[in-house]
Amino acid sequence: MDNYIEKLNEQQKKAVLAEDGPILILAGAGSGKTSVLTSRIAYLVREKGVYSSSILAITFTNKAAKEMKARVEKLLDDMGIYFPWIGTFHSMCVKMLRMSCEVALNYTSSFVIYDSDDQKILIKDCIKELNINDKMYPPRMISHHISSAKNELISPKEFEGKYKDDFQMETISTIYSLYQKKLVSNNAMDFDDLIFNTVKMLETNKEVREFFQNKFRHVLIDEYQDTNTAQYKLAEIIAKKNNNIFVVGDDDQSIYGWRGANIQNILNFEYDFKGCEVIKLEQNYRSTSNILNAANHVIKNNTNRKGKELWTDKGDGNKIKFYKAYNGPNEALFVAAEIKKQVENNIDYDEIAVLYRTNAQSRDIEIALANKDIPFRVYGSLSFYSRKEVKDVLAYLKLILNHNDDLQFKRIINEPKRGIGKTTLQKIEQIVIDEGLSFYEVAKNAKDYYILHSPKEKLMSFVNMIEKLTTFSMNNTLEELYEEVLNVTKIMEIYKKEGTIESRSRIENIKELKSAVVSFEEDFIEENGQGPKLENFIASCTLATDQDNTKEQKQVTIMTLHAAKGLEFKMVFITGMEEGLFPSMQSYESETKLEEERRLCYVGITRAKEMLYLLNTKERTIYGKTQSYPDSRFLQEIPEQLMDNNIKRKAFANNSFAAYKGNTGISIKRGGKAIEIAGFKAVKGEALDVIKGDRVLHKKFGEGTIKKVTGKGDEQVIEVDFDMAGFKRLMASYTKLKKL
DNA sequence: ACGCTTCCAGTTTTT
DNA sequence: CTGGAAGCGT
Repeated sequence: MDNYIEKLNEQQKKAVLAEDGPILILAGAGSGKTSVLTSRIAYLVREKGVYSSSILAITFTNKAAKEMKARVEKLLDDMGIYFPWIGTFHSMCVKMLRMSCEVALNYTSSFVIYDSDDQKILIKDCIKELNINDKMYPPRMISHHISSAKNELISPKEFEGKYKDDFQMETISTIYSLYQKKLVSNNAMDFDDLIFNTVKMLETNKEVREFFQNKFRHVLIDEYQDTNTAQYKLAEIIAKKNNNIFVVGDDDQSIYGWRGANIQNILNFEYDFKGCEVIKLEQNYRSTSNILNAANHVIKNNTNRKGKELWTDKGDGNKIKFYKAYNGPNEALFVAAEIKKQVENNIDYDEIAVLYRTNAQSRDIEIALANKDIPFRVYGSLSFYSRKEVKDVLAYLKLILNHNDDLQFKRIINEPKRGIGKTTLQKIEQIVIDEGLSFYEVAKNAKDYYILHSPKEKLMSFVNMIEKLTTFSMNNTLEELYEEVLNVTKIMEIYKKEGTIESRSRIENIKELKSAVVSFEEDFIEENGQGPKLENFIASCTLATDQDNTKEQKQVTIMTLHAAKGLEFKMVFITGMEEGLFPSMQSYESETKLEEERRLCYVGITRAKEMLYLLNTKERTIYGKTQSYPDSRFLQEIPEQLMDNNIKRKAFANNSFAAYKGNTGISIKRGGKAIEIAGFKAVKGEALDVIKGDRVLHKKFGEGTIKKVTGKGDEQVIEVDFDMAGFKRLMASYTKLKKL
């Protein structure tokens, strides 16, 4: 084991070696906070004799947790088999709840977790059941209120009391109560419940509380600026006894206020935890000084902050480049061209990121990069686990686990089609309400109900199938169960028969889910010495997100500014630097919101190590409307001397519509939508041995027929008639496609 | 019961 | 402009 402490700078060392008690580390972007956290854990275990298992370290993302685990594992290599609890707030809560919720709460330890889609469906059910007008109470608005309430630890009862004379809020309160009742009867928790219920469990049950307080002698929290009230309370309860709470955060990177994060948690830490030591980490190891100065100049316009100035001993580096494009597609074109240029200068695709404020902006970028054959990956648009086919298969697994999960029952009772429609479901629902049974129980006893006379055969055969699968699940591995579900439901065959690009991608996703099952099972056995239970797998799926897939492929990263937090790239593009877009229109309503937008800008700038591009447009089309927006105020906040004026002038000169028009070639359209084939691996080289009449599949253009082949070797040109994208001439040696 | 058409609302989203 | 959901017609 190498000496991890020697590698640290003075401030970092001070943090790692700090005495027991509350400690707040204000860690600027790129100041090595993960090193500090992991070294602190190693120090506690190695030098202070703290048991690994009495340490609780909490992160916000699975990705951060994974990285921390790996680094701690290395540092504690020779320290025996015990390991600290390291994970996200949510996964740590799941672990505690599974251990103790049966004694402290009205849940069994095999409770299921509802994701935001499930949540929305359940809320809709409640609205319908209560006969409430969903135009006046849209599910989106309701879920926001419920979520905020839970983040503030407000129960349905307290909610009711709080809004006694507000008619609208009273209605919401009724929905909240029913929603919560349904969750409990389904033995389900939503994301917010995981925290809320853990706090409730610890608050109400003395034994459980003392058990965890005694167990966790040290609590460490990463990204503390993003904690909400419930998470704060959770940390406080656990740390109360030993008072060893070590938090790391950056008030300047608090960008989740709209999601309930309470920036006051970090600003008030010193008052909340008496005798607290505060250590600032201000040396940045990531960016060159021009970039860092730009970030400093932007963020200093905020008033509600602790105050910190990052510095670096790296040189000035490149100046920041600004480009004003004619419109969105033109902006994207510039990005693509610049990427091409820099890749020739030996920058890898995976060292480049294109960032934007809203997901809607990704389309132009995707099209431009695809047209220049630049490999890229879009993060966050539609996550793997929220795809329909993935949710369907998971719903089978969830129903097998818990027959009374009405939500899953309704999802799959007619998926694939079994001729059980709305009417039948309504009849069942009536019985469910009258007799207080679950949908499954009613379906199982369909023959006892006269009104279910005609669909009873279909219902009972569905139940029979689930029963058989349930038995199967008890005697077989997860992988075998997964295969069995696919077998009896025939989902794969049905998609295969469809034969569309879309169904092809669904098949790929179902296969990908299978490899998730297999690798989960392998990892679990390795870690725990025994096979996982179904509920272990389900929970890990629900808590997983797209961000976790760290596929080490060389491709450009395209994502929102929010999603970029915690990451770094040599070369960063921030697009759409326009008033009304970034900062967004809705942030104008308050200084608080504007400051959060500014922090978002700060986060964006500090992602860049060597090259930063800021872009905007003369006119932008949003929702079919074209408008002109002024330069973002954040651009004005960066001093001229940090900017590359040369480029700036050239950019304006280049701005003519003619220049843009000559550069089009925007061609991947299916009603304007880029065609994406998940999991499809196109191969460079296959385009060299096609002949006229071959059917081919192209990653972006979809399926097509070869019309003509001319030239040989590197000169070979193929002409393809794509079903969706139309006619294309392509250089065979550059084209990635697959023969069908 | 299902598929097609029309109408409407539309930030960010670590879990 | 877009995706989703409600509504209508078979």
